[in-house]
Amino acid sequence: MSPGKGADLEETSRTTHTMRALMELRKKILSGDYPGGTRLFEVSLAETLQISRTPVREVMSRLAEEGLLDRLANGGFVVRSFTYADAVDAIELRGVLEGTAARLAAERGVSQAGLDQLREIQARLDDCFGEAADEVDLEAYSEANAKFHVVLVELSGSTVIQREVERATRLPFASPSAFLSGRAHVAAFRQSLHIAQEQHRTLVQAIAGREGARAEFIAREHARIARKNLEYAVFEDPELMLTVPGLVLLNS
Amino acid sequence: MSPGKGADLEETSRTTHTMRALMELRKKILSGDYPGGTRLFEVSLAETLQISRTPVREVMSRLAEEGLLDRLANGGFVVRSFTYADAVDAIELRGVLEGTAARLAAERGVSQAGLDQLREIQARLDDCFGEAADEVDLEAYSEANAKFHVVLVELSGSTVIQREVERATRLPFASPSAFLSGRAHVAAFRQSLHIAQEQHRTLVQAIAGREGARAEFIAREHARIARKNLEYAVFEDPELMLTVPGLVLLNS
DNA sequence: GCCAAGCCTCATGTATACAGGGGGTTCAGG
DNA sequence: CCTGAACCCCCTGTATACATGAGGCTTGGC
Repeated sequence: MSPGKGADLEETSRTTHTMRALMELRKKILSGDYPGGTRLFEVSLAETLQISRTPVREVMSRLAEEGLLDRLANGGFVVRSFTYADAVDAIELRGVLEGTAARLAAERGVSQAGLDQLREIQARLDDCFGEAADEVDLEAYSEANAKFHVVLVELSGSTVIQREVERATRLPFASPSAFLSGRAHVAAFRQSLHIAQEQHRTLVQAIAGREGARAEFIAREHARIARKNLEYAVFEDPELMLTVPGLVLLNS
Repeated sequence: MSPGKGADLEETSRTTHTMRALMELRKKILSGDYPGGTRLFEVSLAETLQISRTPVREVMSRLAEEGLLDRLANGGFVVRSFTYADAVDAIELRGVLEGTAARLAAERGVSQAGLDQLREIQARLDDCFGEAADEVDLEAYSEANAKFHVVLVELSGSTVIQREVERATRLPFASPSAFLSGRAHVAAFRQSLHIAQEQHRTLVQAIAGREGARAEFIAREHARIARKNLEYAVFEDPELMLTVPGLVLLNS
């Protein structure tokens, strides 16, 4: 089994028309050009993407695999539509799966090298914070945070779990980095990153101490930050829906 | 969102060449005709399945979606190969996801009708047992058991969770009904069904009493029965590997 | 004898023509 | 006005021809 195929695929494989069209269509869906429920027709899409129907079918098939499109019973595809409740559940799902990865890492044990790797990223995250409580290098934090979550899941030692976490994470609003852009102006948000980082710290500690249950529930609670941010965006500051990637997918 | 698309699709949609070929190829893979790691070529498969390359691509794309095939970096597909550890993790994953569904059902509450439905199936499962401890109508049990698990997940009220449980369940050896055939001759196995049924009972009780944590961990423990059966098949009675669906997929 | 370069072959990428079915619309009859 | 049936159009299913790139093999030179 080759985990992470989805992501690597586009990096490693040569740039073919299908790949270009795949990225283009994905971007269009993610930016709200095709609202949820929109049916996508092969012919018109072929014209839009400047390719023939064959690669269009290929592209739609892959996007269905990613969870952005749904297959219709009698053929054809529609853009998958998400409610607010779906987004909440997708985040919950990510928390549960990352929690499982963390628990397995703790229960089954990780190598010293793996632990060092996690601690090194943790240190890098620490370096992102400035003197003031609300001073933080968001760009660097976002990058290191993404890396932390990737390594954490790798340490589970399970390609099956890894594959499913990656899958759950592919929905943009469920990603660990989803809300790390676009809220920089909110001081309370920047301060909340200290709490997130404390969770990173205790998570590493729990894994090192082989405390499975503790690791699992810290990871779950960690995902709850995303849920809080989602609630804030939806109910407090709807303008954020346009800047946080993927939130335009939410319908009702 | 339309949960359960995968399964219904084949029931509802008209029988097209692609569908016939999809079922045929899936059956061949599941029965071990193409061992894990085997690369599938479009042209030779087209000859084997008596269709042209276009629907072959469609079929392989869908099987990749199901998790039976892996995409290669430079195009093409290989039959996904599973180790014993992968099977253990896939069962663990199913337990975690069903556990989450059970927890959400308990926490968020279910309707009286939903609860009644679950209890009715539970009663049907009770009826499968005879007077003697090891007397059981396996066929009826298997059917009702599958239904129980489906309804349980529906009661989570989350289409996102439902979709992922169905996905995790699609791997044949991870299905709740995986080991309910082929072990009928083992008395200890038949008696273990009493334990499983007791877990069904307490699971319903936990959901009714809105005991989320209890529901979650009973569901996880319930999945452990499958893991025990897997261990038995692999280490105690390797002949079972040929009769339990999907176990031929295991390589090392 | 080994290494490198070029060619050749094979598998996938892509376009397109034709077939067939489903759904929508329209018209006619009640 | 409502209902049902028939027809037509549009969209997907399928086959196939051609393009293209990657990898292996062979050959030649050092």
